[in-house]
Amino acid sequence: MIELNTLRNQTERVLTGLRKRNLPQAQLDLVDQVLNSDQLRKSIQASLDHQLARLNQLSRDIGQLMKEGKSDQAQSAREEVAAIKQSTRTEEIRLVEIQEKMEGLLVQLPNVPHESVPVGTSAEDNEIYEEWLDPMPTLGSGAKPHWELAKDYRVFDMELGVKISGSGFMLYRQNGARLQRALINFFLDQASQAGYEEIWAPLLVNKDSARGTGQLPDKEGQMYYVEKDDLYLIPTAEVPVTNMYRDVILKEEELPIRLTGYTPCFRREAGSYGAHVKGLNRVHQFDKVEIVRMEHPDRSYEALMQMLDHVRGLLKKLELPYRILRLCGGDMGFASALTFDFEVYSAAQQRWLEVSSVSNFETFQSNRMKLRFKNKEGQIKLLHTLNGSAMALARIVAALLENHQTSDGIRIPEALRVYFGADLMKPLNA
RNA sequence: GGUGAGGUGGGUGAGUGGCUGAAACCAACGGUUUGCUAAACCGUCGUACCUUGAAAAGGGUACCGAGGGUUCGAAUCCCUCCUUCACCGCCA
Repeated sequence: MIELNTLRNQTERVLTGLRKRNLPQAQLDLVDQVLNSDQLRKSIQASLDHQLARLNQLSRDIGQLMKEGKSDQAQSAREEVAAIKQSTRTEEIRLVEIQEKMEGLLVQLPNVPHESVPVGTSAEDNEIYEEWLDPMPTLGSGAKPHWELAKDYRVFDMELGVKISGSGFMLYRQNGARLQRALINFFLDQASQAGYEEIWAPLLVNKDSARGTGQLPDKEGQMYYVEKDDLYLIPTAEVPVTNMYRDVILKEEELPIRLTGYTPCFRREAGSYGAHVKGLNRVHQFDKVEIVRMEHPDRSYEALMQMLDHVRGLLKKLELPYRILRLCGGDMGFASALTFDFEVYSAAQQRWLEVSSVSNFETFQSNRMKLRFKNKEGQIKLLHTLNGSAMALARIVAALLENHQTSDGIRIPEALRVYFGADLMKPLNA
């Protein structure tokens, strides 16, 4: 949620920023509507507070008068109280209404893009920030896409997933199951070494948490919901991990907070990206190691660069060619101020696969979550939250299979061998 | 799931209807003292919103797990929910 104060004091900057997202005018108009509601809210608040102050005074008077035995004066004070109460009741209702209305409007505004975000309407307009094609695999003419390799190497089975659960659920077996475990451990170890505290989090979260990271109310339909217990299955580890610090005021010296967690991720509407892609791209449940940071506002962009370094390092260790995109305004997520996407090049499919997304949310999440810190001067301020996938397993599996296929089997990159327990993944009929 | 006891400020913990936003102690911060350390002493020490003010600072309102209710007045009484702990039952 955009900070109300920013909206009040930097209205033009906000509007200029939001225009980069290509929003319809109706959505830009929300800014004015929020500001108007805010004015109204203030005036109601002021008048209500005056009335309540009078009520408090009268109550004290009544107590005093009763002690002094002046019951007739007390009685007239009681009558005044009754009259004021009539009006405070309606004012209180109005206040709640206007606050809810304002909140309802504010919640519809996406974050203001960082100044470096390019203007644009779709993925076409994303800026290529970096390309690293060094170990570009040279595949023979027999190169196969991962869904075919999966059969040859017993990696995953779509039909079994469908049988057990339904469309969009995967079952990994043998080589695939082991590869999943290897990747999770590899990613978590790498994150730990980079100073991220490892978290093993609940997979079901309550409404407050879903609201805190912005899944509610914007993306309610994307989450699985357990009605009986009023809980949501997490769409990403970001939700439980970031919410650890909901309603917390940190000391400045406690910053930065760096967290990492592996969780399965559940999505009812399986990724809009790659809807036209076969295999591991459209699933309701996938696995991901996430990194999350809470940073001093002055240092959050520095932190974002460090996160980019981290993900870059993972891809290099996995020996995968990649590129980094700076997302344009039109392609960026609702809550983000700046997002970099990592894509791995799949030589077999001859296409780029998105494997990670790293974002700075600035105060957008912390404002909603009331995640703050107290600086050395004693002022309380919202801090910046960032997160990134490091990384999403399914797409990495696809890329590993396709890029490292050889006539003998799938070559396991050096860094992964201790985890996988072999140098080569051998085909079933070898 | 059953029974019992709780949920108060960073922590411990007082407070059973009226001047209590909340005692006391600890921690923390600022200062005095000190050759240094320790100790002692003084002071500050919740959050949000409204408002006066250039600011420093001041005034007001709300909040003692959450939400409702009783009352002129509630941390304190009543109801519902959540939650923690202990014991029992069940169980990976």
